[in-house]
Amino acid sequence: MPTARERVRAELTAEIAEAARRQLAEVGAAALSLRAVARELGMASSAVYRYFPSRDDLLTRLIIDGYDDLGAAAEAADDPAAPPAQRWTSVCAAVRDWARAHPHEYALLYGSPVPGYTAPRDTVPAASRVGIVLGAVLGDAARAGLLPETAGGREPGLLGDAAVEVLGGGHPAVDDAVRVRALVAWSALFGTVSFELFGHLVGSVEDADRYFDRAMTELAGLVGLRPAG
Amino acid sequence: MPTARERVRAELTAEIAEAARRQLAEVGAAALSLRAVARELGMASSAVYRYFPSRDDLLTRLIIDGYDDLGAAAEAADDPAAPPAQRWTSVCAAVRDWARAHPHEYALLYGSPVPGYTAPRDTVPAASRVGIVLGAVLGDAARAGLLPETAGGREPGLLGDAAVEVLGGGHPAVDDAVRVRALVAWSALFGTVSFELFGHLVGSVEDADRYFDRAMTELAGLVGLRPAG
DNA sequence: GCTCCGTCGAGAGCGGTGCTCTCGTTCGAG
DNA sequence: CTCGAACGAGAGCACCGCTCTCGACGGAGC
Repeated sequence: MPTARERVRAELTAEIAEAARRQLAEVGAAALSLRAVARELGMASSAVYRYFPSRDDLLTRLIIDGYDDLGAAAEAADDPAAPPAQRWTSVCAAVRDWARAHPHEYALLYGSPVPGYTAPRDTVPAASRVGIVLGAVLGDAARAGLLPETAGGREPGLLGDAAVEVLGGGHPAVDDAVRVRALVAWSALFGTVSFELFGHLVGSVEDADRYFDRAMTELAGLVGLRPAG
Repeated sequence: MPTARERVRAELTAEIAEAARRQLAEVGAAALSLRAVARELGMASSAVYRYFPSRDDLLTRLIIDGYDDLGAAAEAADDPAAPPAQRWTSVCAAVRDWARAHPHEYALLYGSPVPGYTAPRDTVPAASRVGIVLGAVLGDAARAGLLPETAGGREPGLLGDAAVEVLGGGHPAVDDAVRVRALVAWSALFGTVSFELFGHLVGSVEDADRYFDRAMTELAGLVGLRPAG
């Protein structure tokens, strides 16, 4: 059981992280100032270092929280009872909505790695949640026999174990060719969201909502999820 | 004709930009210090402000140079005599090679936008070069009759004029459905490169070279460019 | 109940940053 | 030849991440 001291410490740690998250949402990761966070909380800047050893550790906390928030949004948008193609587009739309609602947090997660570019292992589980949701859609479609027949199997040395486990989990209807297309679609989802958010689609796309819906439908088709009917 | 003073000014401006580019390649955009650039050139930091009004203007110069360098690499990799599908994968591979050779510059171009920075119009022409190369591949394929027949035409309000002009230039074999797929493939190219460079594929992909080649072939198929044969 | 000792907050300080201002100097156009 | 514009250098401002020290508090052990 946590002592009273540990409890108030955890509380203050969360309070600092929350203030930092507000700062992040306002000015972005590059301009996030540990001193400003301390000012907002009415404490000396040196006191913050009792709770986060460095600014990067504070950012790491925000990264994990961001991945978790995005992952929760993706999971909440997935209705396992819906047709797979619709599940796919719904989850993708949820990712886009979250990114548009939290642009600076999205940039922190999927933009340029910040300083020394060493992603701690702690972030991996949280970062995997969106991929797991999309992988479950693919796996459920395979189990329901809704995926085109293939007979490719594994291609040694091409993909990692994590991809195999998440994407279909070894169902025979999901071979490495399908997994490659799923990874491409997954990358394309975030590539599309990043391009929209970072302004690379300005001039090329007018109706961003309609374009995104069309794009995600194309990607669903790429991985073999045809619209119901 | 440029006076001697203008010439030495342009020379020094280029020298500053070059030193900044070296700094960028070493420590990344976030850690690029105007003072360090001045030190490397043996001048006072305040003197640099005679040539670049602010650090962001210096970064803008590096962004334009980066887009131009990447665009030149993409153009050099395109052999108009080759089959369209092969041209597509060659250009994509050139983009990936450039990104791996210049990771920090790539992150500056396609990662998170810098804090207070809104892309000046100056960057647009340079930034368009890769898209123009890929669009030319698509247009040439259409003119050669190598694209599947479609009859969709325009979908009002969906895409911008820039996309129409670059992608096929109004050839009847390229309708908005094809253009959407081309934009998706374009976004997926940079999504894939970003994921690889930023570490999001760690654990999922083992042989990055082979995976990228497979991924780009899938994308070529998505836009209708089938391998020769 | 009292005494330690670990934890805590605060402040000063270090070296760094972007940027501004002022000061002499230098150069070139008129 | 003159005079104003451009230039380089330096000092200085406000801010940053981070470290160190110092006094105060509070819970655990005697």
